[in-house]
Amino acid sequence: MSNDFDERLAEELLESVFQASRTFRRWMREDISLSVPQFRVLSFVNRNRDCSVEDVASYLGVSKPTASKIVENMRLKNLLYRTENGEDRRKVSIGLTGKGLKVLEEARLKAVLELKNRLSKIDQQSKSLLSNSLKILAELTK
Amino acid sequence: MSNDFDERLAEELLESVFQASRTFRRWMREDISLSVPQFRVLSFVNRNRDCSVEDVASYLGVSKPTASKIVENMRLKNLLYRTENGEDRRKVSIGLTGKGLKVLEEARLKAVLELKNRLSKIDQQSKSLLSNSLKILAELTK
DNA sequence: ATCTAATCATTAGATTGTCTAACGATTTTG
DNA sequence: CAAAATCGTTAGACAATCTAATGATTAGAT
Repeated sequence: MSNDFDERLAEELLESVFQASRTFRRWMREDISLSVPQFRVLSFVNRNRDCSVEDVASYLGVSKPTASKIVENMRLKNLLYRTENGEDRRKVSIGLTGKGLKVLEEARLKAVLELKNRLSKIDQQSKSLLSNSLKILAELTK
Repeated sequence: MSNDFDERLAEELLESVFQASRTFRRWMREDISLSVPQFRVLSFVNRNRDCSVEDVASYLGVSKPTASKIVENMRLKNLLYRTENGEDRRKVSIGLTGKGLKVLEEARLKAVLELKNRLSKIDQQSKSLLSNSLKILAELTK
């Protein structure tokens, strides 16, 4: 009966992910002036030029109005631009500004630094274990 | 040179944890009327009777005013009670009300359900891999 | 070809979580 | 006992989040 095992694992998984997420957010806030959603939007738009607000909402896992506000907020800070989508005028096409790209690169550099430092102190076996488990986690939460 | 490996792992780790956190939050919001911090506070207070606001802040990884507001908000909803701490009158002693305990149990039941369902569909080896990696993750983010 | 239905985005309004700075009350310490 | 540290709250700001409603545009059905 693996039901009990699954239940315990599920609880531990929830708690571990929430804890890790909070810790990462704290690191980011200390180093960078980007919130987690803003950081994720920069990453996403960098990989997906001319995406729509809908695309961003879907990626973040939030409602459309929420994504709309985040995008508008970042546009006001000159991190993103928005243009009309030629093919479908209901949509907007979102892209990174030069500043947006620069901030993304800085953020990535700094955000990953603390984690890299800690990773450098654990053994290779643990790291590959972790790496493999991320695929499983992604599968569970997609 | 494991520097590149660490960097890639760090980025994947950030993204996986943020993604998983957001997905869990979405599941919780759909099923339960508790936010993630509220859920975590219920769990924590249940395990740590007569804890202080400081303890809650430390557990959540947030500032004291933030913890204070969350606790006050939950007190107004009759999920928690707060009494004077006899030994140190600067502190408050926080505890679960009957309603708080009931809500926690319901929440835990429902929050874990979706995850359990998904866990039941993956093989045992993946599950133990995941289980082991949570310890490493906790180590990295404590 | 037009009318209806679906899709995309925003506005409006509410709630929560989050921070820093400043303050009041209490305890600890020198 | 006086100064310093600790605990919690208040004040004020801002970002993220939701649902419901609206406007604009496109797609589909007849």
